[in-house]
Amino acid sequence: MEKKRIINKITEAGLKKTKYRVNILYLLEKANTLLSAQDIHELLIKNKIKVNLSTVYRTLDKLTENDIINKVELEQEKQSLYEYNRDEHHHFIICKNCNKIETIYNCPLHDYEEQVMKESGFQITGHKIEFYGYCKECQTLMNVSSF
Amino acid sequence: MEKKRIINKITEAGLKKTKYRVNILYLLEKANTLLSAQDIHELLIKNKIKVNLSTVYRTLDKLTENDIINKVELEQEKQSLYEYNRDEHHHFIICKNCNKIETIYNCPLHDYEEQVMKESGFQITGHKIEFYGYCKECQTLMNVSSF
DNA sequence: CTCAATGCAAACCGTTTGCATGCTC
DNA sequence: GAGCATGCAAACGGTTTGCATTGAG
Repeated sequence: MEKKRIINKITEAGLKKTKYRVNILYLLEKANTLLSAQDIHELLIKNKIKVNLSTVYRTLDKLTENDIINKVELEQEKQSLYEYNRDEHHHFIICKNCNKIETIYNCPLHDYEEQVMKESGFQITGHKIEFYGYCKECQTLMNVSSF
Repeated sequence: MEKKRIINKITEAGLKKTKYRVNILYLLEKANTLLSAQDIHELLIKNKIKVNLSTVYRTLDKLTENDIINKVELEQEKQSLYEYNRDEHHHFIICKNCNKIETIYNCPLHDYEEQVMKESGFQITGHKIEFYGYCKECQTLMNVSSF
C-alpha cells in the first residue's frame, strides 16, 4: 500500500491528515514531474475529487513549508511549479523553444560556493541554477525548418 | 555630455529617440543597480517627469528586446527588475534576511556547460544562478539577537 | 504625413484573504 | 469540543492591452 508512506509524511510533519493533502501529495509523488497548482486542480477534478483552487494553494503552501514538496519558480513560467521532494539536489534545464524541462542531478557548485563565501562574506545556504538552450528535438526541427 | 551615449544606444538599435526612453535608460545607467518598473516610475515623477506606468513597462520591454538593458527575475521578488546592460556576465547573491542583492562577476559554469551539453544533448545558450544566504551584517545581527 | 509612442482605464491572471462552515484529532 | 481545514467570493498586485491622441522621423 503506497498511500501509507504518503500519509506518514503528512502526519510525521505534525499535519492533519486530510483528503486533499493525501491526494495532492500522492499525485505529486506519482507524477514525478513539475506541476502547477492549476495542473493539480485539474487532475483532481478529472479524478472526481472536487476541490477548490484556493485549497490546492493552501495545501501546497503547507506541504512546501514542511519540506515535503518543493516550490520551483522558473524564469519563463508565470506559475509556480511543485515537485515531490526526494531529497536529491538538482537543477533544471529549460528548452527555449518547446519549454521542455529536464532535470540535472550533477551540480558543479559545491566547490564554488566556498569561494563565493570567502569573496562575498555571505554565509551561503543555497543556490539555484537554470540552464537555457534547445533540446535535441528542437535543434533538429530548427535545422529542418531553415534548410 | 553623457546623455549622448545613451541616445546613441537608442538610435543605433533603430528605436525612436523619445523623452521617456532617454530618461529611463539614463536613469538605469546612472543608478547602476537593479530597479523595478515602479522604482523607475517613482524616480521619474520625483524628477518632475510625468509618465504613465504602462509607458514605463513598454519602454523597459523595448529596451530589453534590444539588449540595451537586462530584465532580471529573482525568485523572492514579485517584481521584475531591470539593469543597464554592461555586457559583463554576472550572477546575484541575495540575503535571505535583509534581501540585499550583491553581484558576482566570477562565474564557475563555463566549463560545466560543456559537460551538461554532452549529457543532456541540449544546445545551451545561457544560464542563471542565484545564491541565497546571509550577508555579513545580518550574520552579526543574528548572533547578537540570540546571544 | 505616417506610423510608432503615449495616456488612460480596464482587463488579466496567478495568487491570497476574510469569513462562514466542516472536519480531524 | 477546540481549532485547523475548506469553499466561496472578493480582493490583490504586477503587468498587459485596446483605443484614442500625440509626437518623432
